[in-house]
Amino acid sequence: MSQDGVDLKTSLGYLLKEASSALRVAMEEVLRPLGMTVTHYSCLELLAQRPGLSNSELARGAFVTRQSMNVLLQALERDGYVTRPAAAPVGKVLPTRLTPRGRRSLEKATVAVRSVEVRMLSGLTGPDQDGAFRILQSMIHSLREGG
Amino acid sequence: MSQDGVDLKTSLGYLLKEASSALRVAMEEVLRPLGMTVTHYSCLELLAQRPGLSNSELARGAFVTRQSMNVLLQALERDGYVTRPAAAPVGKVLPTRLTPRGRRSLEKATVAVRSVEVRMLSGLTGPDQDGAFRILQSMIHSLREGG
DNA sequence: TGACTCATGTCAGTATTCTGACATAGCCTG
DNA sequence: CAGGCTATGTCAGAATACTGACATGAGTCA
Repeated sequence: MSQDGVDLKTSLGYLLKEASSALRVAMEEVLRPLGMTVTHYSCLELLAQRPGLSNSELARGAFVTRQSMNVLLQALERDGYVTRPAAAPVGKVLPTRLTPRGRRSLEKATVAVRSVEVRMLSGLTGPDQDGAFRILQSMIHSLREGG
Repeated sequence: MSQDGVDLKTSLGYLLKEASSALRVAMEEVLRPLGMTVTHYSCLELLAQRPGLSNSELARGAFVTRQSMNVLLQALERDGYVTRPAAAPVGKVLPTRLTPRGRRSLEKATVAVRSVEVRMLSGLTGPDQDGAFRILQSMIHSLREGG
């Protein structure tokens, strides 16, 4: 590698992408032994916190399209991690729920992922940890209002 | 959508992913009219800042595999945005450079992307902008040392 | 009631990225 | 010099996510 940081390291966008990439790599690393991908885990975690979420809601929560989430859900259902009613109770929305097996699988994953999060925060002081939340929330808000 | 934020909004990992996703969406939005993807732009920007970068170095800088970067480079070379020598001057490394056309194309994209970055920072005070850099760099560093 | 709009679930095809594998070049150590 | 180790470029196949499209159900409004 030549020399680092002519201008890139002064770009917050690049830094954000770099951090996100590092987080993804670290998560994949701890989830792989459990036979789980990041999206896989995200889906289960979302369902644990808000049982009955629909396919589209899960997709938004995991930052993928509803089509992608649909194929994941079909696999998770086939393997017995989640259940969906055959027919929609109301409208077309199929509320999804974790099975006991899904819950057990999630528990191990949560421990692993939490360790990554702890590591990520380990270099930050208390005020900086609070600052991280505030700053990221501000960025998200600013990026989403009119382009 | 049910209710937001039982626990997810208190997870810095989730927030980081959310911010990164919002940034990606915003960048795709301004780059699409220019017929450019984010990875496409990243590659050109890297080459502008450090001419002569190899395929593998570009891949690391854009956070993709060298195989993915290779197919992108082949397309960019075919379309006349970059050039690579037919034979390696030393070893197997093929130094890549922007063509005038690539430079022109990048200029427009840089303006568009910079506007996104400005928007992202618009809600932050000066100290918070400095804090953002320091915090993200700390996270990256912590995530990369031994898992 | 009927038309319009929006959101959902799902199917099909496409595109992009990744994993696995191979040959080769440079580095370094004995 | 020989061997091992690492990094590179590249090819091929698999996995993953996306775009486009369709039918259906809910909500709104005249």
